[in-house]
Amino acid sequence: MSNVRVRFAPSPTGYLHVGGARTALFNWLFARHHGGTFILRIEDTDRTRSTEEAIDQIKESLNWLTLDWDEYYRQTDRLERHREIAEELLSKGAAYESEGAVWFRAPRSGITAVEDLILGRVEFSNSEFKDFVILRSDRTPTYNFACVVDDHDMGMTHVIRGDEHLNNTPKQLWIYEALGWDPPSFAHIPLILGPDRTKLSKRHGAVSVLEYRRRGFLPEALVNFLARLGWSHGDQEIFTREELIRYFDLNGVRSAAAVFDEAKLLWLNHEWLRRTDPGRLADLLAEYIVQEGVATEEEVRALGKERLVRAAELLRERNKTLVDMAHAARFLFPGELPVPEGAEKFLVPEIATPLEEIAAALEGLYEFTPQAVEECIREKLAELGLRLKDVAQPIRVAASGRTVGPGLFDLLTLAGKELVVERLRAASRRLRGDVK
RNA sequence: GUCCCCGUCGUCUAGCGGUCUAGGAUCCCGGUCUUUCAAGCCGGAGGCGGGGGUUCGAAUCCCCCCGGGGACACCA
Repeated sequence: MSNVRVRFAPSPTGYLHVGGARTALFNWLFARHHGGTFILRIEDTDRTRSTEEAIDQIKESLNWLTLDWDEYYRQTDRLERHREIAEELLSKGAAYESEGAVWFRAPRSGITAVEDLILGRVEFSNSEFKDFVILRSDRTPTYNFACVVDDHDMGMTHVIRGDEHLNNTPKQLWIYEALGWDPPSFAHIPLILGPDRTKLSKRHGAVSVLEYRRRGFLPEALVNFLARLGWSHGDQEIFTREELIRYFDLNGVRSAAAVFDEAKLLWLNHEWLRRTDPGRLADLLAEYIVQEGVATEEEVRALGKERLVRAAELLRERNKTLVDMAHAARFLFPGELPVPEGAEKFLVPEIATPLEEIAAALEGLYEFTPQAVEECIREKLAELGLRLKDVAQPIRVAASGRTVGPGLFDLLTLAGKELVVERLRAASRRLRGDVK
């Protein structure tokens, strides 16, 4: 099957949602796996609902997911062709005109069988159907008609689409037959459901692909997750793009609908955050820090790439999204830090002196590395007769504004001597003043 | 309502007549490690929708029921 030609044919009436993205992904993987051609065709024949913004969003979404297309078409560019074929159907008597629209004459009896690659043979009783419009009174083609003409003209070998189109297939098959054309193979993939088990839609919350980007998901995580919704390869859960291309095929696709489980997506995203190249992750982290208003672009730049990379490496261990990482990076930048919920118990008056002493000791350090910082703090603690356990959390809260985070010495090193010393002293001062 | 599709742990899934006292992942709950929290590691809870068949033998095949979903436009 080296001449495989498939397409993703969205209607530009809104953003690309994850269900559509999954259909695009399956088509793309099928094409890439077989060394075929992946086509993006915008089905914009409904002029009242189609928008340019939607087309841009769809392209941007596919680009973000790195689902590149080899050919691109817009259905409305082919109106003349659609009308021409409608005429042909008219002259053949397969269609007729009524009330200004062109109607296709549906068979009144018999059965139509769809040989689906995933579902197997599905039979429909022709009496279930009625004649249907192929050309509206404004001379624009309707879905079932334009779809057939384009799929034929564009040489599609397989039509891989959502389950909701299964009932349309008989109608399309009749049109192929009336025109004397060979239909492509069909593969209807199961729907993606929301937690309530109804077709996933906006009322289920975030469903737009770009929304997942905004929320700090990595495209490889979303792709990996979407691929595993309805498709599997043994027990493997994590797939690189190359593995997906190598293993993907229609025989691994299930026929049952799947629920979109965000908890698992989160887990996968964490896995991918930890597998991603640190340099790239650092750049992404910088973007999200600005996006989330954690720091300004200038402040991020002032931090320098090297520290950003180190921050990304440490922060990705304990955060599941880039957005979470960005917020966890707050302490890298100047400014007052919050006292997190539940941290009051660490900031007790008795700790004021140790904090001050440790700040002074750290200030004298020439080399501010994790090893040096640890040595310095442990030395000071021995001197004070305290254990690390006694001061670790107070220091962490004072220096980072959080009760959880990277290992203490890594955290202090990352924040830098200046900020750490300043914050430990500020905390110490505050504790003395707060003695009440 | 009619037609169509589907039905294994809460969720994603493996299973394609015996190797299943049903495996993995996620989630949840313990334990371990520890300067926090994660991660890691160890352990636990949790499922073949129901009923009939077929067969020496059924999660796997057939039928019925039940349940869920989708489609029924001059939208795609």
